[in-house]
Amino acid sequence: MTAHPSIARQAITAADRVLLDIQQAIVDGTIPAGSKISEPELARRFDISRAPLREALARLERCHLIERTPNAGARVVTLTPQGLAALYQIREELEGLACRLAAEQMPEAEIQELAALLDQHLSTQRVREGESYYQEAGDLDFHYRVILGSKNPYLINMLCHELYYLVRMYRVQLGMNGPRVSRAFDEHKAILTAIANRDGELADLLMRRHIAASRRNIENQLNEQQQKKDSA
Amino acid sequence: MTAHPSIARQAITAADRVLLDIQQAIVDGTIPAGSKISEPELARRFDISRAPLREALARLERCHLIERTPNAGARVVTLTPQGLAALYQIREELEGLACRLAAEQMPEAEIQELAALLDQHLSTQRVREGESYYQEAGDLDFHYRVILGSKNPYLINMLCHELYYLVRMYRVQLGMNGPRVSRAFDEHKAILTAIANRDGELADLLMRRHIAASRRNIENQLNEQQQKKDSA
DNA sequence: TTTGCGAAGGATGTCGACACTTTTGACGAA
DNA sequence: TTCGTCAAAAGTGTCGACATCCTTCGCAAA
Repeated sequence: MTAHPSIARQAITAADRVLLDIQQAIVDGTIPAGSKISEPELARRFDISRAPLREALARLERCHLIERTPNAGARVVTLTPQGLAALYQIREELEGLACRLAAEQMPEAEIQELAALLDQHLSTQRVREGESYYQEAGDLDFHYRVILGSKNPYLINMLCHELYYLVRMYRVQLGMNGPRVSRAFDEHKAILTAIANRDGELADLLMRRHIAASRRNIENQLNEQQQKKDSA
Repeated sequence: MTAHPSIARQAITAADRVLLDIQQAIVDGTIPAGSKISEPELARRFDISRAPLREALARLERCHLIERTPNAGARVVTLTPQGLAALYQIREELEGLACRLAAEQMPEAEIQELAALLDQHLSTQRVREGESYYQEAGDLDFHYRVILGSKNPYLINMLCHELYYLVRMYRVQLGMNGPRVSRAFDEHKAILTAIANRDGELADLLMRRHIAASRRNIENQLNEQQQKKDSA
């Protein structure tokens, strides 16, 4: 018997545990982008059988963190400008939609929680000026809550599970930082205002611009990195 | 060595074979919506072990055709008005985007093939007036090609693999038919014209309207079905 | 030296069996 | 009769092993 029937009981299985570890290892580059994945090796490393490991790999493929080809095994994805562009094209569209739906359907209580979250971000930002904390967790947390506010299960699944980690991977491995921190905060605040005013159209527009700005920021860093590689 | 390096060799595995069978069985209702799935039973039925079956189930979950809860098994999804609305919200947005991208990036050759496809649909439609063939395969085939024209791998994966079968399930089990057939064809033709003119904005708009019209059509049938059930 | 073939090694796909969990059903008490 | 408890059955998660496939390395021929 669960306390809340609406909350599905979550029995943590071995595959789940390992999944989180591998996910993080890929996102932060401990397992390098583009490297081949050996099932026996990973199974030994995490001290589990190949069965739950393959379950975890199936979910990693779902997050676009690895790519599998039949009888040939799995590779970690490689980060490319084209991939980033394609990813953010989707994000702009879907998060714009999520933002519009959130403006229309988000309960007042959740909106107030979102406002409180931004206040908390502001103080954190002041304390740890220039650090990447805000970009890493804070920004994504804001987006996360807006997405949940859309109340569309498919949308939530796509953005929070299937694309979320790949976005994180780009941001972490390309070292998001710089002057966009404070600007992003202002953009968040404007989006929140639009949601609070139940102005779905404006919230949609602002979110798209916010993501487009983020994309340009990462693209610049990726191009720099590429040029550095080419000249070397 | 493959003939064309761009085409990944596709070794058909046991899981793949079974996947297609179960997929179709769920889509056409042979395995009823909402029914529980027993791994041992399905394994016996298809004469395979549980390992490849679980692989297939993992992919079915990816297509949103089944829902799994840890230690409790899998169930076929249930078709609801809310689910349909949520699904088509996503479709409008993503296929609109795909259509815009197709207008911008689709090679001339592919556009001509698309025109030929519509001509073929027209003749088929005349021959089998009123039948549901067009809606089942033809309409989806048109959408399929437009999506491929977007050249965005994530978009293609989401629409052609993760949402495609669920859309089909709604359409098949709710028996798409009626006077929308010829209207849908006209809409397809208008979309194609916009794409051929490289007018991404218009193509986007037309595709959204086209999908919205399709959604309303199915919603009506689903509501009728629901009322019939309630009165019984 | 370079190219092509073939065998050895490793990896993936599949299988059957076991451990633990969930569900079902019977039994007994209120 | 109805409800709660408990045991049996079914099902899922995991394991180790085998079959098949891909990769790689060595060897021989051009």
